[in-house]
Amino acid sequence: METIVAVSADPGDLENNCSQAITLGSSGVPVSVVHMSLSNEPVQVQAVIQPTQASVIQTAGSQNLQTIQVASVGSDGDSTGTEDDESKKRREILARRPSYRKILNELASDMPSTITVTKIEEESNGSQTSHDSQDMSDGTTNLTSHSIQYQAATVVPAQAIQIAAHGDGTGQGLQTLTMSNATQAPGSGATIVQYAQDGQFFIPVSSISAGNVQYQIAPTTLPQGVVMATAGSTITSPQQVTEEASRKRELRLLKNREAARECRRKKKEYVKCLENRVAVLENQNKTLIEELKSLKELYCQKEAQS
DNA sequence: CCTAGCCAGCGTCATCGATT
DNA sequence: AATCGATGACGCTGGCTAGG
Repeated sequence: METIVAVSADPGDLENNCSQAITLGSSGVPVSVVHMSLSNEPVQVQAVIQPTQASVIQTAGSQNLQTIQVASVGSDGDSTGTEDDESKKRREILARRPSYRKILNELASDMPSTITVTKIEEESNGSQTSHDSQDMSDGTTNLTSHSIQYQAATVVPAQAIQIAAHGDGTGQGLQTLTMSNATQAPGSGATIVQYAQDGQFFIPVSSISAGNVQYQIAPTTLPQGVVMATAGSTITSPQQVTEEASRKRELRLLKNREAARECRRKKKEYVKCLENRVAVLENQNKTLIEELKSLKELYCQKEAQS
C-alpha cells in the first residue's frame, strides 16, 4: 500500500493541497495526509489517487507546504513540495443562521484540519497610520483594523495606502490619505478610506480620478464653514447637531462597509472550506466502499472454500 | 459590433446577538 | 438601554460570454 504523508505548517494550506491531490484521481492507491501542526494529535485524512499521479502533488503544492514525504511506498513514488409588512414577514421567515465564524469554529473542533482562527495582537505604536497599515510583501494582507485574522492560503487583493504630509512651514500641514485598489479597474470605484482618529475626520477632496479617492485630514484647522465636533465638545446649534449626526452616520457607514467586505471574504473562505470537506468525504466514502467490496469478495471466497 | 444574460463584487439597510 | 460587530437581503455596476 502506498502512503503519502504531507506535513504543513498551515492547515488551510494543507486542506487546499489535500483536496487538490484528491481531485486528481478517481481510484487507485489510498493516500494518507497527516496534519501535524498546531495540535499534537495528527489528523488523518484518507484520500485516493492514482499512483502515477503522485508526482502531480508537486505541482499542486504551494509555498507554505513544507514537505511531502512518501512512506511505505509500494511502487516507486517519490515526491516533494505542494420594508414594510412584506419585508418584515420575509425576514421573519428567513431563519438566521449562525455566523460563519461560529460555523468555522464548529468545523475546526469537529475536524481540526479545517481553517483555524487565530487572534492577533492589535498594533499600538500610536502612529497615524497604524490601523491601516498592510503588509503587501507576500501577497497577504494583515487587516489590523480588525482584531481577528483568518490565517489561510487565500490571497487578498493587494491594496495600496499612501499618506503624504504637506508641510506649510508652520507644522500644521494637511495630511492627505489616498487608498487605491490595484485589482479594481479605473472608474469602477476604489476603496474609500476614512478613519476618524482623536476627533479628526476626513474632508473629501474634489479630485476623484482614475479610481482614486482622496481625503484630507484636518488636524488643527478647518476651512471656513466646516464645523468639526470633537469628542467631549458641547453641541449647541441645530447645525452642529446635524453635522454631528452626519459625521456619525458616515463613520457607521464606513465601518459597515468594511465589515461587509470582511464578512464576504469569510463567507467565501467558508464555502471553500466546505467544498474541500466534501471532496475529502467523498473520497473517504469511495475508499470505504472499495474496502467493503474487497472484504465481501474475500468473505465469499472463504465461504466457497469451506 | 451590439445585446441580453449571468456572475461577482460592492454599498447600504435592517436586524440579531453580544458587550458595555 | 445603548452600542457595536456580524450578516442576510437588496439593488446597482462592471466584466465576461454567447448569440444574432
